[in-house]
Amino acid sequence: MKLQQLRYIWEVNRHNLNVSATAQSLFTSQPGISKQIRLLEDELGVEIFARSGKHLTRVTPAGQSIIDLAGQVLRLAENIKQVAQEHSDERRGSLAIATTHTQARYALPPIISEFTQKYPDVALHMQQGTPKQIAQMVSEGQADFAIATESLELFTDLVLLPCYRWNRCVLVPKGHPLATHQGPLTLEALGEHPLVTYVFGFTGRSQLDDAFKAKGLTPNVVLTAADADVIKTYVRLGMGVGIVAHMAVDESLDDDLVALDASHLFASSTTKIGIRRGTFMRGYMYDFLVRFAPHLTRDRVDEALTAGPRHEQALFDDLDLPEY
Amino acid sequence: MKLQQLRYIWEVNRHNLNVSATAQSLFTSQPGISKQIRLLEDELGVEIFARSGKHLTRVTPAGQSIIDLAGQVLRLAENIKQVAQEHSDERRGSLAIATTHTQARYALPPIISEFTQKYPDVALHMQQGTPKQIAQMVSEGQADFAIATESLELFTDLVLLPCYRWNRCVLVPKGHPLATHQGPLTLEALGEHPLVTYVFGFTGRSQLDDAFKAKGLTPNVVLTAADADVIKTYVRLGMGVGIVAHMAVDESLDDDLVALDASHLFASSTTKIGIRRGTFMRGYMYDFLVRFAPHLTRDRVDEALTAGPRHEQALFDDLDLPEY
DNA sequence: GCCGCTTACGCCATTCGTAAGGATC
DNA sequence: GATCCTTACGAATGGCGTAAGCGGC
Repeated sequence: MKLQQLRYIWEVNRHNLNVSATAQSLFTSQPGISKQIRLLEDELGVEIFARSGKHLTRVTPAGQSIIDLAGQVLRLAENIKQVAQEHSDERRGSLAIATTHTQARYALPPIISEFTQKYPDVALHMQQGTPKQIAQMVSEGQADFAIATESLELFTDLVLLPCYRWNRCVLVPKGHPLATHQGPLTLEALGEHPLVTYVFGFTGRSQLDDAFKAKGLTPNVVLTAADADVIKTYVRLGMGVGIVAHMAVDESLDDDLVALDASHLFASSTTKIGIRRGTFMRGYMYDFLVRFAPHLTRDRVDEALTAGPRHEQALFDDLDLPEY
Repeated sequence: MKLQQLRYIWEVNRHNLNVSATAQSLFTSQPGISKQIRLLEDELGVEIFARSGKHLTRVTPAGQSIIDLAGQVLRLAENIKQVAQEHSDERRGSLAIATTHTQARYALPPIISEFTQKYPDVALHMQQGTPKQIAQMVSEGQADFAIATESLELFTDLVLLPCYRWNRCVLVPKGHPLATHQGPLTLEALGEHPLVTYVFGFTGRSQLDDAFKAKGLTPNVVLTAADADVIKTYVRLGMGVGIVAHMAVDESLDDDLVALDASHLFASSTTKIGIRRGTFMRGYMYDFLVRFAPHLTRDRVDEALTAGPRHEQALFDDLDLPEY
């Protein structure tokens, strides 16, 4: 049994049993992979992939177990490399962050800026995607941190670290009736206007729907977008009333719009960082976390990472998260 | 990075940093190991072992982390082999049991007999040792099951499955004053005689000491042995009163001795099976467990094996264990 | 002076790439 | 007929064993 063989079966499985595609992605030859898989199967005495003629058709039950274990082995091998690098040069390495538009555009820039200044030799990779996509990327080891508000809890192999709580703002063009609305904003008043907000599954959209539903109202959402910049654009065009995250409002850039606090209308959302359980954490990763959310100290993070599945949540229950 | 390299550093560490001894135990050449270790260190960019001149003197901090991870990798590789064998031939394999004299001599024989009959192609290895030794053997992967009453809880990487509870017997030669003692036996009465019992750390010896201590008595233990057979021998020689596990008394073989129940004098002890967390369990292993202790069904065992450290105990709290 | 790790060197096994073959959709 | 896996073969790499070197204890 060789590490490469384990990598091959893992990757072939990931590429839907297409050996040729796997070979391309690994920059090697297709017969090489085929042969190594055969050798591994011979050594183990079981078929990992079922073949019909000359096609791999499916994974055998034994193969599924073996591939799962192979994945664990590969992740541990990755950890060994990380440990070695941490001890050989703690300032050099890489950090891959998968996140959503909202975080990348509004929450992360100052942190990233500080971070790259302090760690010029850490190659920073940022990748944008839907909450589900980024959670999957971290779950599969393609990124270190998933930063998002939604969907992360669907992946049980991620440890979730709550970072901060945030509320919503209503955005209207200057001169809009709501801008001069008397008294505090109500859901009923909002319900009378066409709304522009996030697509379902993005940036706390579910809390928004819940609030209307709880009052028996059906909001008239005329346009949904994946990010606040698009929403603002259509608010400016007069398509409707925007509802966006509070941190997405920039006082200087958005001074042509009126922002009304809506924290009393919708439950606050919590932005979390997801890290795959069992990942070795480089020193600079801890530093990144504590810069992003001061309560995420190394001790707390370590405790959460070693806690059993879903036990880590309790660790943060007593904490007052920053709220925006 | 190769699996062999990981095996080499793991084994060298296990052999107190003696490469030559390691080479012998692995049936390979010493320069081969040295070279592979160097290659691994070069690839990783850190020293795993610190050298003074041409001797390995200690493990570096990075090396310790790497060796720990390497151990995990090797165990997973072992699991892969087990999974493969389970699927290729579920009746063939091996089972290594590490246990104490008491279990090997009195509790296990009928189970072993049944088991080898049902699984003639499973190579059964039994190894006897002190509770600490056997726990360590399982912890290091040299055995599958540790069966003992004491010390297993010291190893946090073992899952403990309670098997049965047992009490003690007092053994005296025929004609001994205690043999005709009126009324139930008391600790005070026992305390007046020289005692022969287990060495500390064996077969529930601690419960025995606790009982005397609770009454403010100091037992006069004149001879301690690691097993009941030795104890009986000295009881026959008139050295003192024997206190042994109930299951160690054989009515036909020991008919020259008088056995007095002492279950009311000492807290009962629980014999447990320790299995290393993360071990892949072969089908026949589950079968062995349920034969040894009927309540150890596959479902319960699986639940205990996947529970977090020390959480598995609760799973058995409600169970009525067999009691002897 | 013995033990023990390192270096050197040669043999053999293994791996990998190219090219050809055969099955499936 | 296109795609995709397998087999075959040659070149290159790498692992392993023997022998010699050298620093510690």
